[in-house]
Amino acid sequence: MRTSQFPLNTLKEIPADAEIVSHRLMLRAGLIRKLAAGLYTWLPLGLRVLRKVERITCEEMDAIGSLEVLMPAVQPAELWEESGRWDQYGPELARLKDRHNRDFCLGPTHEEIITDLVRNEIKSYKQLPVTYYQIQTKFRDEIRPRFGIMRAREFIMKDAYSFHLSQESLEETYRQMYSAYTRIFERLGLTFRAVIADSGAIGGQVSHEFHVLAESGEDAIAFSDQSDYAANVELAEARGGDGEFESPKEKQVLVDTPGQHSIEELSRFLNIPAEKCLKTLLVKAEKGGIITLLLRGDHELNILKAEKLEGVATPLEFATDSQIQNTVGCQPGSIGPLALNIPIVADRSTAQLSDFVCGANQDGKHFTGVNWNRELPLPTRLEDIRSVKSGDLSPDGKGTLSIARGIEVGHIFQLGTKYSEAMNARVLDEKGKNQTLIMGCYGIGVSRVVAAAIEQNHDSRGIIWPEAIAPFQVALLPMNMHKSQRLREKANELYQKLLDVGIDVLFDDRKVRPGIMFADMELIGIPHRIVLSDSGLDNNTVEYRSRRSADNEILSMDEIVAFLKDTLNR
RNA sequence: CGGGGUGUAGCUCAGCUUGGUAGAGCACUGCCUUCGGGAGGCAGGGGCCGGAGGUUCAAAUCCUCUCACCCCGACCA
Repeated sequence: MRTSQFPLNTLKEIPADAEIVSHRLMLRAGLIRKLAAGLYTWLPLGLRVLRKVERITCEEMDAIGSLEVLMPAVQPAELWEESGRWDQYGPELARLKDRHNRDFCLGPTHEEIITDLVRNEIKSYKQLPVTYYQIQTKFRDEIRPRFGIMRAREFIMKDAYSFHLSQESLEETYRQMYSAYTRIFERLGLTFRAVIADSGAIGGQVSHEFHVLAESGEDAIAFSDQSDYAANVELAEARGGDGEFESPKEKQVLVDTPGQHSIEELSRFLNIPAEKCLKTLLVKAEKGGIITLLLRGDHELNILKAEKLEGVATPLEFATDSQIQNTVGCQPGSIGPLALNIPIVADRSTAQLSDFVCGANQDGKHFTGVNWNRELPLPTRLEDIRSVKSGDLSPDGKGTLSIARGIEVGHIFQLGTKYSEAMNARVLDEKGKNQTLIMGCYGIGVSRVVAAAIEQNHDSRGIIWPEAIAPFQVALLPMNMHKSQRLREKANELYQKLLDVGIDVLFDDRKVRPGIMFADMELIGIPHRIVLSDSGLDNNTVEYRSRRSADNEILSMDEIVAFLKDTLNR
């Protein structure tokens, strides 16, 4: 491709509303342009990258026998009513009516559609197992789209669905998918981690997320330093019972703590470490009323875990100030479990506390020197309700946990029969009996992968594409070609040679100064650069530089094509 | 959804307090000089100042409403 026929649309200035580096670079490099909140147009340069990600994804899907289909983005409400999700799915599901006033939605995912297809098309166990996939546009009306393509409302997803007669068959396909995903992210050249995950609103039991590791990631993932345990912090089990129980030494004392509300403030005010404080949270119960949750002061409530507790309202909601005033008789900030006539669920790790601090249920007052089985009984409901933190023991007992940030780019689920049951998707087995299909589903955020790749691969000058997804492999930059007939001839000749051997080359034939060429090619992240100049021609040499290097290599004009072929195949 | 903020040229912004009919830099077009790290000069093109209503002789500027976009927020107990 020649830049004279392929406008680069690079920006020198940073668009004001771009927060994270991938969003800024995607705009500056001219990969995308915003149309409206969470809606983006892919420019030719960005689309080349997107297509490469898609191609690798398709190849690996095809390799495990998954069959490509293409389903509509607009979906009839009836199917969503059948699965029950028309009512369950909140405002994130964009709903619309056609001219006949019939209800439709823009598909945020395609379980209903594929289940409908399969129940109509697959009738016999002989046709199983089967896996379908598509690469297609999804729409989720996010509360707050942000970070450009990373959390867009309209985005591109590879979604696959598998159907089985037995759990063993599902597990077999799940393992194949897991390997295929691993190969995809390896081929994309990304540093990633597969982690145990929550299956969330989609349903099912077993699930893994694939995270590209990057500081800006929205998810926290926990992994052991001594085993292959890795899990989303949302889900990672926090071990109870770590640490020693010390026998009580102090007496219970009521202390004034005026204006001290948070654990942090309290800890500083009393000069007592947060680990010695008890955090008392009041949340709304399922059937009205309130439930008390107790945590160690330095621990954080894990909302997903709390929502799974019996009796706790889902989604989790904190009690209102007036509810607290009416039940406890004080304002938030001074609540404690003593003489509290509300059901209590305590985090397992609180059992080890001794001589701890907690609210006194009077505004501006706390107790110190509180102990279980002395001032109050140890709660009978001890559960895992906190998030793990760095330094915790790994749940598998091997090593300690570290926390890293990740961008979720893939998610695989063993779905079970949630949709097939609700939508009556059955086949006849060997014995001629109806069997409900068992399903798996598997997604990759194709457009998000592009942003994640940039988050992980950039420097102050711009993007540094991994080889496999660079929009062009090689940039061919002639210096001041307009002034030199022989340079022009030589550059065109080399360009043609590179094309002939199948190298994806971007030939910068614009009449611009060298500095602009360098800056543009670095911004758009072309991994390899060849510079041609008159002085080089005098010596029959060209300059080569890798995007990851700061130094040039001088190579003979005669060997450059072979050198590039060799470099690119490595 | 709650709170905060911003809407002026393709982009980044100034002008608004104190009303007088619009500017800079970048980008774009032409010419000249320059030519290995985002050059300089000259000359240009491009804006119903988000929209509607109001106040006024006069509104980008003041007032009201509205729309869009951005940021923060479900760990205070």
